[in-house]
Amino acid sequence: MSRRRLATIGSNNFVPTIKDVAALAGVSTATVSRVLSGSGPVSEPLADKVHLAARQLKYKTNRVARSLRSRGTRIVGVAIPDIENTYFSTVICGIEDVLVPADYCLLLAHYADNAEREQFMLETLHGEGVAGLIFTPSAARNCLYREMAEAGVALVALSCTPEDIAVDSVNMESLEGAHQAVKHLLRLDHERIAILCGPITTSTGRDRLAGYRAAFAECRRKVPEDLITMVEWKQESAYRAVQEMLDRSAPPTAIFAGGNTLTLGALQAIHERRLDIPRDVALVGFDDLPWAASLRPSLTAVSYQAREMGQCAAQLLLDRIADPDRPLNHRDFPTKLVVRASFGAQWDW
Amino acid sequence: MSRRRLATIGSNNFVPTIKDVAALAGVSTATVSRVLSGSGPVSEPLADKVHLAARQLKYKTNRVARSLRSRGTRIVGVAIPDIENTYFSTVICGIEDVLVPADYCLLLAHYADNAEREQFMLETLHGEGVAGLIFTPSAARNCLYREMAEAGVALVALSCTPEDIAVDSVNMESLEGAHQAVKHLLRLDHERIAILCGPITTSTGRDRLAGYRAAFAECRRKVPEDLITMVEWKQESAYRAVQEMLDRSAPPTAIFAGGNTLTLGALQAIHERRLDIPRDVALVGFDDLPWAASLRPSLTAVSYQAREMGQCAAQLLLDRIADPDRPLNHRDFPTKLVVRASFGAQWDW
DNA sequence: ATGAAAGCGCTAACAT
DNA sequence: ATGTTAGCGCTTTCAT
Repeated sequence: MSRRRLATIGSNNFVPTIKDVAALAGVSTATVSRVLSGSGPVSEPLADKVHLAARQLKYKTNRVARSLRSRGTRIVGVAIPDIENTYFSTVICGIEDVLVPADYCLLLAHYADNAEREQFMLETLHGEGVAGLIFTPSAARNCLYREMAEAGVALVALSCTPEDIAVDSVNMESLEGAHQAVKHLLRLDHERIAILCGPITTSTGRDRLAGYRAAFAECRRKVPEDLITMVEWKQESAYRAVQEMLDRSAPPTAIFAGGNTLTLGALQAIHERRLDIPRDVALVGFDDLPWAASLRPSLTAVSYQAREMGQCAAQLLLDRIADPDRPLNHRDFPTKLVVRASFGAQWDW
Repeated sequence: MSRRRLATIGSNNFVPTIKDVAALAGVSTATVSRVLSGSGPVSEPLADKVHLAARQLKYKTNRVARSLRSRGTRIVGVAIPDIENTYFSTVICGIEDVLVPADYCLLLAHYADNAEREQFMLETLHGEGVAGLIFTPSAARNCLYREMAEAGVALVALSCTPEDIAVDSVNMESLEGAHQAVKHLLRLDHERIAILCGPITTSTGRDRLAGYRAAFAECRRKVPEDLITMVEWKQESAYRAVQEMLDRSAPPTAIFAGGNTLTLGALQAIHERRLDIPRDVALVGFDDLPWAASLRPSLTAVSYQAREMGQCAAQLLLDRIADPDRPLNHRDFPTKLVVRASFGAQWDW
């Protein structure tokens, strides 16, 4: 475990500390620290000596020791339910766009849709002393995050609105996106428009369902409650749910899938039965992914800027770390319907 | 930054240390440490007292302090070129399958195909004192990783074979997979089979190209050098390369795309020209992804077990951390051709 | 502007 | 089996 351990025969076994640099430069450790972290006034000649010595020894800061002493790391945690979901991996790219230049690094708490694991990993992150946390919780109420906030960890909620905690947040206009998608399905005179939506314990699940209802309300049509199906955010769950839908005596003529994993499950079920999209059933997805345009027919979907959302979340987090008492910020990113062939008709908007 | 800082008005400002637990339990801090980390013999009654006190105070280990003192973190770094590539996010799932139960956490070094950033992030990881690192480097020769090995960091190379360093490694049988795919295209009597492959500075790029050549050799056919196109591992690069291929007077009758980002680019170019797969051009991909079966026509692809590879890499890493002097291990995971409609024919294998 | 010295919270060596 | 004590490498007072 030791960083001083011999890795291979003949390897260089010496890892310099700030003390070595101080000795070589002929100054105190305090001066070295001040120079290297820019945390205090040092005369130029001394600073030069220190830089030279550090370079000669190939000195690199031990961030663990620094964190312990200064009571704060330069690590940011990211807690997400599903790293294989492109939405989250794109968000991570955005987060890094901001974090890396700021010399922060990213500790992953991927809890795989498992609340128990979420708790476990959060405690680990907390133990590692993360300076901040960007998170999409498994449920709206969550004392875990509350505890972290109380312990002084900066928090930014991502694509959710936690109920029991006041934090900065970054979201997308799920309701509006779903509303628009379903409204246009209604305008195309689809008889039975089903929604496949995520758990209403998540705000994206709730909001997209609300958008679905809003579209019916706007068109003065009754919401077909029997065509609302709630599933976990998993391809497998969606697959089974759509199988069930298609087995009905009056199957839906269109399906609105409220998330990319759900879209995949729907496609799987529809293709397995060799149904034609959009003739037998139209399909609209949430999340416009790289392969959406490559499906035949190409997939109509609600798109949004995941990467920008990640960047925004990271910036809000850094701002919050810098000033814990600044007023709360909430950012909403627009969604936009991208109409393609799976819709059942081309339309001019 | 302080973990003791007041987060919100009325919040609980007290973070218990091992000292507080020791005082409450009426034992020494050493005993508490022994109980909580299971690192020494403690009598049952004392252990119970410690557990009780820890629970009462909601004590959580300060992993930073532990790391400093024990000269080793429980953090593992993962250095990868592209987190949006499903291959890598699935690998991460596998890594976590093993790491999380072992109470390690995962620090991400996603360098976005950028060698400069790779170096920067590696130095950061090193500074954070990662106990080990699972990595897919941007190039085969790489002194960065050599330095880390020499500093005593356990390393496992993932889907690559670094030239200048002796480390455990986990790979897939890229050559065999490519060989099989191209061989069967040849058997289908395709006239002009192109390969779209990644940079030969990466071993996956090299191996898949070698498999392509091997297939031609086996069928005693001359390798069409003009149909070999090397691109970065990016959809955009692949897209442009395939556009160029299709513009030729004698465009390929089949394309073997050596990676999922390349497959996406190929699909994009082919669909944009409204060409029919497989009538106008057949397509075979590397990486069998969730949406491969949902494409029309469904995509033939070389599949492999990315998640299992991640698990294996993590296990090798933990083993290496536990015993730095154990003999080197290399694991190769099999690949398998999954034949679907994009192939141009159904075939009995 | 610089140095001396204390100490972050924990574990490991040593003593009992 | 348990306690005492030193100290990981750094930053941060507090002197000067």
